[in-house]
Amino acid sequence: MSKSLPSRADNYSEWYNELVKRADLAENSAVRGCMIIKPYGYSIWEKMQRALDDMFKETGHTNAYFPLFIPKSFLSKEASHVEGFAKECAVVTHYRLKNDPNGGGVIVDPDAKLEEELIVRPTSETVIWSSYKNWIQSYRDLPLLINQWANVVRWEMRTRLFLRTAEFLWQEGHTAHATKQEAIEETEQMLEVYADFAENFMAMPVLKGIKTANERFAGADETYCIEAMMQDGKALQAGTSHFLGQNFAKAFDVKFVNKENQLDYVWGTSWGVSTRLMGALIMAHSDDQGLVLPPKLAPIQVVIVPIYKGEEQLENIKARINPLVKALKKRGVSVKFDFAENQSPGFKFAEYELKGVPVRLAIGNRDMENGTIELARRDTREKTSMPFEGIEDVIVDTLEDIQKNIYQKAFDFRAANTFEVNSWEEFTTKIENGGFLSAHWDGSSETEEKIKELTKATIRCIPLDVKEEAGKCILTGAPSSRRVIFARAY
RNA sequence: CGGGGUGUAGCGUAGCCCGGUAUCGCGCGUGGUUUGGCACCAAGAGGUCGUAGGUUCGAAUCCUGCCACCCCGACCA
Repeated sequence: MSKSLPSRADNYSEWYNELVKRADLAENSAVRGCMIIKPYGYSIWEKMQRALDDMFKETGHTNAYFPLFIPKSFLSKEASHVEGFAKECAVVTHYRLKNDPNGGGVIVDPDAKLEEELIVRPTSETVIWSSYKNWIQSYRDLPLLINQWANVVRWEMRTRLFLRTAEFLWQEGHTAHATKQEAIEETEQMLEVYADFAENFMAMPVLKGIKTANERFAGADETYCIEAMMQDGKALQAGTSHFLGQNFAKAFDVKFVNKENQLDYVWGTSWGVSTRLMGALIMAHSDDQGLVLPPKLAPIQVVIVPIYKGEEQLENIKARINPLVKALKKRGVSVKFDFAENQSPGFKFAEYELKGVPVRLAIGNRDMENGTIELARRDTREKTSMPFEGIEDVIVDTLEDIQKNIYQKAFDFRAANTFEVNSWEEFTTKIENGGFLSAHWDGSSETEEKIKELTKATIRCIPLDVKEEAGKCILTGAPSSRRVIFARAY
């Protein structure tokens, strides 16, 4: 194994793949398209889960769990839904194996064919709405605010660790409401939750917006999304929140009696974020030395590396460091004091940089004599020698500063790579370098398709805060009343 | 699913064209010396050369089928 990572400039996607493996986040498995999330990667995911779960609970949601398998007939009840997912479903057809009479190990028992095939869920709207039918009778049963943490399977042709895998982990919220207005408010609220999480925990600025009809979730009336910009200028959809209208209520016959004693269909929403956020996190901040993790999501926030000759020096260092470790833990800082003897300090420095540990402290004999300690921050890679006295406060402040700094860096990067373009020529030239292009569009799906064909750029969203502005479509010249955001996307 | 490519130790590879059971590096185990940016030395262990068949006295090497993976398209949270 060569010691350094491929650089982002040389080959961005190779850099990403290598980084995921070297930092021990995930690896490919024996099953095509499915990844193994390794302990270090999973512990980051757990931190994401915890923060998100708290936010869901705060907004009134509770967790539940629905089955992995969906009867085939369920999936076809909502026409556009099945159309959207049919091409990528794993199907269970049998329930038993038997020994091969020809001695070839085990084979599928042809006598154990299921009467109705089961689909491994690509998303759970259908099973969930079939339950909601039984749970909802009156407006008093509403709103129903449920989330589930689960795995789903979408049989993708080409997969990439975290960004697109055949099986992935996610949460999916599914809510039912008495009024359209309330359902829309829920959809928007959850988009805000996602944006809040992305910006304040992941330190990743996101653009909030609405998808065009082409990019809309199969079965939704409106899809809201948050879009982030990766360091190669490509867009990544980081989360979606769907207003489902009454589509699933009608498909599964979910009616309720309202206050006026009239029967009506309920209004639905669904929203989700997945392990793809791991990919976003990696690509948003990391550099050629390895991961750069925001302190709020870093499994290890501070690592302390002793530099010593002989047992005695190590003991002296331990005596000084142990109280600091204790004090930091007390303040909620996760800290690792790595005094393993079988690795050199230099090795540890490189290793913890690769793993994105935000703050590294090094202490050796020199520091012991001078009453100092060296503090290195991962985001800027600056090293400073500091007085040991009072280092605890400095560490806490530095963690906060790193969180802010990497957000700002990502924000500035996005700003520097977002352009208003007003001509087709400008559009086609600029798109080659990536970034977000804010341009006029005539509103038709055909034009959107055409632009995608010609440039590989898609409309990422119509920003929520878009301002009305008369203009001409970048491709057709037809009148347009506002700009939309184009980009090449993951 | 179309077009191109690759499968040799845990990982990365040489050897293949011109058949004679395998090279080097990393990693791993042991002993010693080290430790302020991925340490060094010594002697080690580890391989049905993707898989099934064929040609041959003899196959990692030549031929055929199959499988897997990678890259480029179509599809996508």
